[in-house]
Amino acid sequence: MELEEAYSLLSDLRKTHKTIIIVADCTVEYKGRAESYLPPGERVILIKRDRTVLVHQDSGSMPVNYMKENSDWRPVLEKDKLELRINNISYKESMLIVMNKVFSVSSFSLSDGQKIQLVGTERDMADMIYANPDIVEKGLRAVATEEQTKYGFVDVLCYDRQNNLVVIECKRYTADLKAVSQLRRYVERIKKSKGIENVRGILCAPKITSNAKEMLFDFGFSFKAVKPPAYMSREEHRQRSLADFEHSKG
Amino acid sequence: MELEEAYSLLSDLRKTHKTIIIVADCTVEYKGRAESYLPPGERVILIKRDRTVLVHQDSGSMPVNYMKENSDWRPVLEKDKLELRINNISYKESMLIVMNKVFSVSSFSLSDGQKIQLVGTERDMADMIYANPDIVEKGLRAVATEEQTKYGFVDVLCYDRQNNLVVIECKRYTADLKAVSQLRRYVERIKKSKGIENVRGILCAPKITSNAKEMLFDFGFSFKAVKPPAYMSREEHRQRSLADFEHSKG
DNA sequence: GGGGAGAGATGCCGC
DNA sequence: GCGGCATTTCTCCCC
Repeated sequence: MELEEAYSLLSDLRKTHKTIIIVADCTVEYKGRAESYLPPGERVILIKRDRTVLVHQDSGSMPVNYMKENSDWRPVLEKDKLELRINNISYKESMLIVMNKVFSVSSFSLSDGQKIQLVGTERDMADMIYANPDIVEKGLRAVATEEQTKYGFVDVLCYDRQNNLVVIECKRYTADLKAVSQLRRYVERIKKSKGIENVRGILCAPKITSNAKEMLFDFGFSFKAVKPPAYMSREEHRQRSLADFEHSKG
Repeated sequence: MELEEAYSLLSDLRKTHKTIIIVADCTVEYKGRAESYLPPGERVILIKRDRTVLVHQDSGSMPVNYMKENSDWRPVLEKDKLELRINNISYKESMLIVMNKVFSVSSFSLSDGQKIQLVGTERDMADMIYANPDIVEKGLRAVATEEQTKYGFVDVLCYDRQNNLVVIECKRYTADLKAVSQLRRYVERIKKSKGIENVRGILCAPKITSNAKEMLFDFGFSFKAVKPPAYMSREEHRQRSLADFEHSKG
């Protein structure tokens, strides 16, 4: 594809809200929170309706370079080069894509107002434990989820049978040192703010690393193996989706 | 575009290493580490050479759904639907894309062996402080960077003029509660492993949140405002890139 | 492969 | 806007 043709196409697309897909041999320079340079190679460039710009190599999940939403971009035709100059004033970032060959430019007016429905998150775990704290320890009484404190929010707050406060921190993945530190921060904060000493900490996760376990026990906390809640069936997904649709009509 | 045509194209592409771009109206279901459902909408689907699959909506930096590298995929033609069934045995994940309209299928043999060169990371900050610890405190002597401990690795380890050990934790962004907890973990670990009490902690970052500062001072640690090192100029980038090229020839 | 931590993290929610 | 934090985090590095 001729660079002039690509330039003309992109110029026309600049002020639209179309999603643009470019395939090109290019270099990429970035300057902003850090600075980077990507030597020549063939990549896919995606410009979205919200003016997010992504550069994808032919492997890996992550874009190799990107500019966040509301980035200003314009094509510039140089000798034997077609440049995309991209700027984001609010993020104080800029990107320069220099294309020496353009394989394809295509554009689409995409219509999509949907949001993903995700189940099996840490929040779902906390809700499950709040509804049924016995799975953590017999006789627990749950009093709050997502309790806000200045030092972060506690997943589940309970009282045990001796009326000690119990702070529960949930992790949907293997609990690590960070999780133990987090639990400790909440426990200390609550001790201080409420002026009480008997505050227990329980870490709930499917697994825990050996070092984290050691540190946890050093602080007198405990671990309870809990898996994230069972996933919805496909049928339940569909019903939930339908319910959302019905709701949005109202 | 007819579903049959898209099916035929994708069937032919299945065993190639081409990068495939599909634009379609579709739903997406995912099941693996969690479970999700995405109601119908028009999206861009990217299948890479390494069999990574990405689904992008028309806004935002992140794919709304994805499957990691080496995923097996195949097109299946149903009545009025074209499905992409994707499976990854090693990650125990699966994804189902159901397309009811396909706007475009295109494919490219991309050639790209380049890696991005990035400057201005936290590691660069630690190296800068190691080379010149005076910017943190007069008279510091740096003895190690990236010192490994069982509870994590310390960015920079120093001695001050009174020969106290000083643990320095660097953050390239605004330091938060997590950063303070991390520093605390290292200081306590070193106190314990070396059996000494006088271990200081200094947090180096461009800024710090007020809560983090409060917690930091509670623990007797201190804060020093340090910016990440100056970025390379564009000319330096070019020279570095050239040097890499010369090197790769050898 | 497990463990630990950074990332140009991004995205979400709450104040 | 900042702040705190989860993420189908991803990615890298070290042991």
